[in-house]
Amino acid sequence: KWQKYWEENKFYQAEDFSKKPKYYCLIEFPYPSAEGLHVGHTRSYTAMDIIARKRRMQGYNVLHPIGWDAFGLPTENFAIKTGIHPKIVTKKNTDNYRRQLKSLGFSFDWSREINTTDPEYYKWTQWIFLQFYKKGLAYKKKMPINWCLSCKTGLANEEVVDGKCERCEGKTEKREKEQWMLAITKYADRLLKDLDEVDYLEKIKVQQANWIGQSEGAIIKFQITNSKSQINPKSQIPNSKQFIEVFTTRVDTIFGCTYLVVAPEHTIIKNLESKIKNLGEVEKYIKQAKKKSDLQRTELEKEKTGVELKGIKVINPFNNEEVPIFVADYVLASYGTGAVMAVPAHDGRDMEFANKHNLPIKYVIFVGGTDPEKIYGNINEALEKFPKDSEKAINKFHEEDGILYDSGQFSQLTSEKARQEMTKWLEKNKFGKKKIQYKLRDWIFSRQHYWGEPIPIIHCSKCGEVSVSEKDLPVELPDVKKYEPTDTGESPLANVKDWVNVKCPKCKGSAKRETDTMPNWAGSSWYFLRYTDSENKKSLADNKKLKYWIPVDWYNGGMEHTTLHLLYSRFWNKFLFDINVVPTSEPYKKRTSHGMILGEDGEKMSKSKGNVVNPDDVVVNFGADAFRLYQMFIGPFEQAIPWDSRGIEGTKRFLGKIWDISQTKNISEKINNKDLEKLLHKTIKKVGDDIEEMGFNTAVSSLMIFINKCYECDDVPKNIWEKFLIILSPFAPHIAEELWQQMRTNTDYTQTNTDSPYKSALSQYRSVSLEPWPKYNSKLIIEDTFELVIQINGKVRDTISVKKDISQKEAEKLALSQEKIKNWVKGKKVKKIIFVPNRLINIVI
RNA sequence: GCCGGCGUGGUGAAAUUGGGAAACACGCAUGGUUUAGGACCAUGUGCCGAAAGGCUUAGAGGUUCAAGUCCUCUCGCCGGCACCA
Repeated sequence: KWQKYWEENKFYQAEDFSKKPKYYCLIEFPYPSAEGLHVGHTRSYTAMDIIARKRRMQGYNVLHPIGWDAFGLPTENFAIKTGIHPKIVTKKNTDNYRRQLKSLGFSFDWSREINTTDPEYYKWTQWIFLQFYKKGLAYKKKMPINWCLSCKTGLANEEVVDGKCERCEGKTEKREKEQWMLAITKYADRLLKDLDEVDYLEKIKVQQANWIGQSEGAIIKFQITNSKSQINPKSQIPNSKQFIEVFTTRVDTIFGCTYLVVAPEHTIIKNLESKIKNLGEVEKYIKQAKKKSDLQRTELEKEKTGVELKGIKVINPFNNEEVPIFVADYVLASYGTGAVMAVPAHDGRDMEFANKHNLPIKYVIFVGGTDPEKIYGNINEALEKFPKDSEKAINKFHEEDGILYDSGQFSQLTSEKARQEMTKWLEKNKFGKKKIQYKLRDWIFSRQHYWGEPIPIIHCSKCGEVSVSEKDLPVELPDVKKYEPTDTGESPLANVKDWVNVKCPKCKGSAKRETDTMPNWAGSSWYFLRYTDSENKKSLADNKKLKYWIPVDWYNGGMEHTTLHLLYSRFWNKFLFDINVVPTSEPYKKRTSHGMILGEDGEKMSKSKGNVVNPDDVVVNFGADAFRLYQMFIGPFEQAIPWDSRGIEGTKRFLGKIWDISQTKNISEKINNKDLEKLLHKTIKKVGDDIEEMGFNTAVSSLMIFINKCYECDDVPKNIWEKFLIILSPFAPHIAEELWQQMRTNTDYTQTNTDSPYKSALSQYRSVSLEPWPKYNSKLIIEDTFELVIQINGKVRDTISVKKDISQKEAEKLALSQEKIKNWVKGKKVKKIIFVPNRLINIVI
C-alpha cells in the first residue's frame, strides 16, 4: 500500500539543480543473476537507504539511483546452455531484481534506472574507450596473459587470486596473446597520492596503496665483462648493450653485492648466447621454469633454484669488483628490470640462494638497537670497523637505520643518508638514476566472449588499426546462434561474418572488426556519471548536471572491489577529468564498506552449500521492515556475520510492540511525561549520530530502549510519539508511514501542509518521509540527578542518587555517611580521595 | 614473510576523554495464559558462594587512585599482499 503511495507521488525522485543542497548516495549496482537478490546486497542497500532517507529529512536534494551491471559470464553461460538470447535472460533477471528491491521499500529514484547492456548506454562506454585510444592509453600488445581454462578467456591481473580465476576459481595458465591494454600505470602516482584527499575507510586506502605498490629506489647499470681485467668506470661511457640494469630499493647495501640474478625471460641471455659457456644447462633451466605456472612458482617454490651464466660476469660500479650472474626464477621478469643485485647479507631471499649455491656473504651494514637478534652481521666485527667514540652514536640509531661499513667513501653514513648520497653518485657518474617503481600493471582489457561491449576498432590490411568513427557508435552486438567461447582464444564474434567484415573507415577497402569484447568492469567504471543524466543522447551526461551532482558524496560497497572496480573507476574518472568531461579528479568523496552476511553455518552463502537466505522468503514471513531492521541490528556494519533466523524474530517482536502501543495506549496531546521526553531527546541524538557513523546496530538498540519505556507507560504524549515515528521511518518506513497516517485519520488533527504538492489517491496526508529530521534539545538530555559511584580503593561499593554538579565537599560528606561505606572505612585511614565531577568518588584507604 | 584488523557471557554483541563490564537482542529456566502446541505476558539468567563477599574482558607482566580501553611480551583468529628486490 505505502510502496504504491511513495511511487505514485514520486517522493524519491531527485531534482536537477534544486535550491536545496545536493547529496549523492551511491550503492554498487547489482549484477542481475538468475538466483535473484542476495542478503549480501540488501545489507548495503538498507544502510544507504537509511542514509538517503535521513538526508532528505535533513533538507537535502538526494540522488539515490539504481541500475544494472548486466554484462557478464553467468548470463552468457545460461545462454550457451539454453540457447536463449542473453538479452532476454537479462530482461527476465532485471525484472525479478526490480520486483525484489521494490518489495523492500528502498527509496531509489527509479526514473534514472540504467543498464550497461543497453546500446544507448554502452555507446558511451565505447566512446570513452575511443578517448583512451586517441590519447594512446588504449593499446594492443602481445604479451603473456592469464588465461582461464574453464571460462576460456583472458583475465586482468586483478582477477587472478592465488593463481585461480576470481570468478570460477578454475585453473589459469599463461598464454602469449595480443591483448588490448589500458595504461592504468600512467595514473599510478595520482591514484596513490590522491588517496590523501578522499574520505575512505583506512583499510581501503591501505589496500589500494599496497596494490599500487610504490617503492622508491634506483636503477643501477652493471657492466658486462668476460675478462678479468678491471675497468675504470669513469673512463668508460656506458653503452646499453654492455650493461645489465637492476632495480633496487637498497643501494646502500651494494658493497655487499656478491652476485647478480636475472629472470629466465631476461633478454640478456639471448643477446649473449655466444659467450655463455654452459648454454645447454641454462636453456634447460629456462625451459623448466617457463613450464611452471605462477601457482607452482609460488606454492612449490620453497627452494631457490638457479644456474650460473658461466663465461660472463658483471662489474659492480661502486667497487669495480667482478661478480657472477645467475638465472633464477625467483626473480620476476615483470617487475623492475627483471634483474636484481643480490646482497645475501641483507636480504632473506638472496641469503637462501647464496647458502644453496655456496656464494659469498658479505655484511656491510651495522644495525644498532638493543636486541642482539635484530643485528645483522657480526656485531664485534662491525664494532671494530668504527672509531671507538662512535659507539654511543650507534646506539642512538633506530634499529632500521643502520650504519654502513666496508663501503668505501660511504662508510659510516646511515642507511638513509647513504641511499641519497649513492644515488647522487650514480647519477653523476652515469651508472644509474633514481627510480620510482610500481607493482601495478597495465589493465588487460580484452575478453574473448560474446556478452560484453564490442571494442570499437577496425583492422584494415592497408591502414592497420582504425578506430570506429564516434558518429557510428554504438557498435552493437550482433545476434548470434552460438555463444560458446573457443579454445583457440578467438572471440565467438569472429564467426559472425556479416558483422566482422566491414569497410575501412579510412580507405573504404575491406577490413575486419575487432572481435574481442570489454571486461565486465568496463560498464561499471563510469556508471555513477550516467545517473546524473541517464537519457542523454548527445553526451555521456550533460556538463551542467555533472557539475551539479559529481562527486558522489557517499559510496558504500564491498571490500572485494577495492582493487578492482573501485580502483578502475577512479582511474577512468581521472582520465575523464583530464579531458574535461567530468568536473572532479576524484569520483567519490567518501567510501565505506559493509561486512558480508554469511550463511547460518558461518560459511559464505552459496547455492551448492544450500545456505542461501532468499530475501523473498524473509519478506513473506517477517515483512520488509523486520528484515531491514534485523540486517541493521545483526552486528557491527563493517563486520562479516552469520545469518541467524531466530534473530529476526526479535526485530519482528519489536515492531509488534510499536504496533501494540499505537493501538492500545492513550496517545494524546494532553499528556505530559518528562521522563519519556528526556529519553526521546536522547534517542534522537543517539540514532542521528549512530547513522552517521554507520553504527546501525546501536541505533536500533536505542530505538528498542525507547519502545520498552513506552511500553511501561499507560499513556504516551502525542508529540513524543510523532517524533519517534519520524526517526523510526528510515529504518522501518512501512510501519512508520502507516502509523503516521493513522494518527492523522483517527484524530481531529488539522493538516498543516495543505499546500503540499503531493496528492494521492491513497491518502491526502503528507508522507512521514517528508517530515524534517527532529532536533534534540541538548538541555533535555542532561539529567538533573545522577548516580554517584562510590569506590573504595577503585572498587565500586555503593551508588547514591545525587544532584548534578555537586561539589567534591558535598560528595565526600554524602559518601562517607553511607552505612556501607562507613563499614568499609571503619578503623582505616583515608589516604586520598579522588573526585570525578558528575561521575564518581574514589576513597583510598 | 610483510601490512592491516581483532580476541568480552550459552549466542550476536554494547561500553565518549582511562571512571559502575556485559546495554540491546537471541537462547535458556520458572510461572501465567491456552484443550494442546505456537504466539503472547511476567520474573530470572557472567562464574564461585547459603550469605557476606570474592572472581571475571585470550595469557603473562607494567603504568595508574582507577585499565576491556594505555605500554611490553606471548598465544590465537580474520582479511589483504606475497620471491615486488
